[in-house]
Parts: sequence; structure tokens; C-alpha cells
Amino acid sequence: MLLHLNTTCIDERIHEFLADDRIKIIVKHIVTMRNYISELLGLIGKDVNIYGWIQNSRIVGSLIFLEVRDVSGVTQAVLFRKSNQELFDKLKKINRESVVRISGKVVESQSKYGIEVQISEVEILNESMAPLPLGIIDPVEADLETRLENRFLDLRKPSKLAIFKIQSTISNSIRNYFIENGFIEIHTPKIVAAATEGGTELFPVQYFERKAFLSQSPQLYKEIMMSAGFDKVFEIAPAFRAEEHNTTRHLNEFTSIDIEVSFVDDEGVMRILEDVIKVSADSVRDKNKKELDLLGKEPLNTNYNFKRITYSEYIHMAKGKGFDIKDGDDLSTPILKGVGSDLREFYFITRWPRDLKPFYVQPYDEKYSRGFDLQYGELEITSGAQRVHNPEVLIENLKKKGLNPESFSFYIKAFQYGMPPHAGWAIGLERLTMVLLDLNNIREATLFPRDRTRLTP
RNA sequence: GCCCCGGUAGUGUAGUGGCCUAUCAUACGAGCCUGUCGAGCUCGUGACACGGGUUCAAAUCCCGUCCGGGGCGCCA
Repeated sequence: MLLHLNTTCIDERIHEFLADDRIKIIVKHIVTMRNYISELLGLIGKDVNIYGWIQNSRIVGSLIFLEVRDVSGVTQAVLFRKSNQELFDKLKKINRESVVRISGKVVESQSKYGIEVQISEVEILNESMAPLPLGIIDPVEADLETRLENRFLDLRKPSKLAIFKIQSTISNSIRNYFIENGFIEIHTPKIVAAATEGGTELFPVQYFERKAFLSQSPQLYKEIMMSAGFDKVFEIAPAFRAEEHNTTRHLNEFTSIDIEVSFVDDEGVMRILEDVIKVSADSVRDKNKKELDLLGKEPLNTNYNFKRITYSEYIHMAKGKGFDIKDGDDLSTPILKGVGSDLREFYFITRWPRDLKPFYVQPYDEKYSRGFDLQYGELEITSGAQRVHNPEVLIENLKKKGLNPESFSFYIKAFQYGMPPHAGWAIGLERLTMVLLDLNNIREATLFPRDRTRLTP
């Protein structure tokens, strides 16, 4: 109820409230009579209460201008010395980025905001120290290192907030898509006993008297859920990789958007993926005009059919570009860059050689598999596959990859009592954000990135 | 794990052996200014990552340490 109270007639409202003792406490401790800066344009002539940070002040003769910022925007507040000498002297000394409540009247003005708040009262809720470790509005951008060390300040910049508002749109639009299409949201354990796929390094953790690991992927569990009959599941959760990579597109902890679907093949889940990418791009275009504008980015066009390029065709294209590569080799970063530079779009690379894909990927024939990657240019966004559902094939594949089936017994068991054919994939949320916003470093799409050297903040 | 590169005021930079008691911008402090809007003007404070070495002389060259950036491999 408090949230619905509007912003006009503050005095009367407070008066009504204070008549009730129980509510008096709430009024005192919760910000009730609050106006967001973005709504001020519609409140010309009204008294308002804004809460935010003083990002700048200018003293011009006998008047002082404050630039005040909250989550919704920035505005200007003004005070004439003659109207309140004591307050004027106080505001003259206030440090940038101090948190305040400002009461006053909204009037039209020649400011770039079109309006300003004529200050009647300022309450300093918390003073900031000075100088700042990192300027919020300074024209020179600090190094990424400095910004990440002081991320709470860095994120006060509207342009950084915009990235995460957009990321919120992306993950929510995807979640909505799944829910609307009958998926069940699941939560699988992040402390696990063994590796999912061999290859990747895992972070060890001490699990009481035993050694355990942080999960690199929900792969095995989401497949088990197919055996459990959940039909269509998704999970949005962290994944941990202990690889010592040091690049602009890798993190040691990232957010994985996973799905698994029963009774479909690789093409079936590729169609879902194509939908998901389009839905998220469309949502950003519709809901984040202001943020895209602030970032100087055009919404990404996804209004085309995503190409299916087989791995073998890709090898052929790479050869055409002069790369020395043969069918069966992995696609190295230089090759993906070489071929991908002509493909500034989403496209699938399908039918990967079985040797290059994990044990749980369904064979297509003797040599190739039903595994696929979704790429944007050179960057891998997703990898997915139709999975093996036959337990004998699964055990044979495990052995071929040099893994011990016994250590996967809890997983194999789910295949021995009626596992449906199924397929799935995983998207990196940060990578998707990176592509949709054309960011040059995945750390820009992560609030508090965990990389080879960063464990705090 | 392999390879390359870098660390100069709070922030971002200039400076490749002597011209450095180290440049510029911004921030910070003091002052002036009745409408600014990247406000302006005057004055001021503030830095060569750490340790060792070479040299008559080191921010600059060498070695080590610490911290960081990037590429590759691997992957989302």
C-alpha cells in the first residue's frame, strides 16, 4: 500500500499517516514519500522529496547548483544564498557522492533537464569521503582494474547500470519464454562428487571428510531429470571452471542458462535456441531503449534464419581462407576469427566429429555427432546436442574417452530404467550480454567477475 | 599451463640515461563570481610499485618480487 501512495500533497499524507501510531514507525523507517527523479517532469509546481547521491555541485556567486542522481536519472537542485544562508554554507562544503534527501518544489528551468528542484530542505543521510577513488562523472574513464576494485562506485555510472538493467531483461525474457512454453525451472547441486566431462579443471572443495568439487555444469543432473519424466527443464545458475584462462571472454564463474528437453533431436533444441536468442534481443529492443541509447548501441538485429553450417562445411570455408586444417581438427581461435569475421551474425556449427565432443553427445554416424555450437562471429555462445540415451552406447563412449563408468554409476543408472531420447544446450548469460551489447570484455557484463587473479570484491 | 606487454599524484596521462627540485587534465583544499550546466578565474596540496644492481648520474638500463593487461590452449 505504501508504494502506491503518490507523491503529491506530501504534507497532508504525512499528517494522515502520523495520526496512526503503528504507521508512524513505518513512515519514519521506510522511504514512503519518495519521488524518483525520472517522474519529476510530470510534477512541475509540486513539492517533492528526492533521495540520491550528489554527483556534482557548482557554486555561482550566491547560488548553488547540485546535480542529484538516483537509480532513475539525474536532475538539478538549486538554492539561493539569501533564502537560507546556513544551508547554503553547509551545501558548499558537501562532498561529491554524499547521500541526501532533498525537499523542494519542481519548477521549469533553463537547465538541460528542463526542470530543477528549488531546495527547501536538505538532509544529509551519509557523507562521502573525498577524493573519490574513482570519478563517477569525470570525463576520463578509469582502467578496468581500478573500476573493478571500486565496483560499487563504477556501477553508479548510469552507463554501467544500463548494462545490468539490460542483462536483467535478457534473463527475465528467457525465463518467461521457458515458463510460457511449459518448461519446469529446476535447481541442481553445485557441490558435486566428480567431473561432468573429464577435460575441464574443477575447483576442489572439502566436503566434510571427502573431497568434492564445484559444479562445472548441470549436465548430468538435467539429463537425470529427463529420466525422472520432467519432460522440459531449465536452470539459470552459476557454473565454475578452474581453467587458468586469461582472455576477454572467459570467467571462472559464470551464469549458465541450461535446458534439457525429452523426445526431441538436435534440430528441435536448435529451434528453441534460435527462438530464445530472438526473444531476448527483441525484449531488449522493446524495454531498454533508454539504456541502449545511453550506451550508444543499436539493438542487435536477429530477424533472419540462423544458418546451420556443418562442421565439415566450416572446415572447407577455413581451407578457402588459407588455413592449414583437416577434417577432424578442432576449430582453433585463429580459424574462428578468420572465418567468423565474415559472419557477423548468429549461426550454428553442426555435426561435430564425435572425437571433439563429450561422451554424452549422440552419434550421427561413425564419424560425426549430433553436437552443435551456436556462434556469433568468432564467439561461441552456446553448445548443445542431442544426447545419448542408450546406456550401452553411453558406457562405450565413457570408456572411449578414458573415463571410468563406475564413477558415473549414479548417472548411468538413470539410463537403465527408461531414459527418453533427449537434447539440450547451455548459454553463457554474460557472453550473450556481451554479444547483444557489443562489449569488448566479458567482465563488463559481470558485476563482480571471478577471473584468474580476482577473488575480491 | 605456454608466450608477449605494462606499473609515474585520488583518477587518467607526458616523460626511453643528465634539460626532472617530473608534464598536462581532472579530482582535492583556499579564495573570487547572482543561473551555472564538461561553469569560469587565481593560488595551493599531491606521484616515479617494492628490493637489489650497473653508472659520475636512473622514472628511464639490468635482475628479482609483487600487482595488472593481452594472446594461445580450453570452453559458455
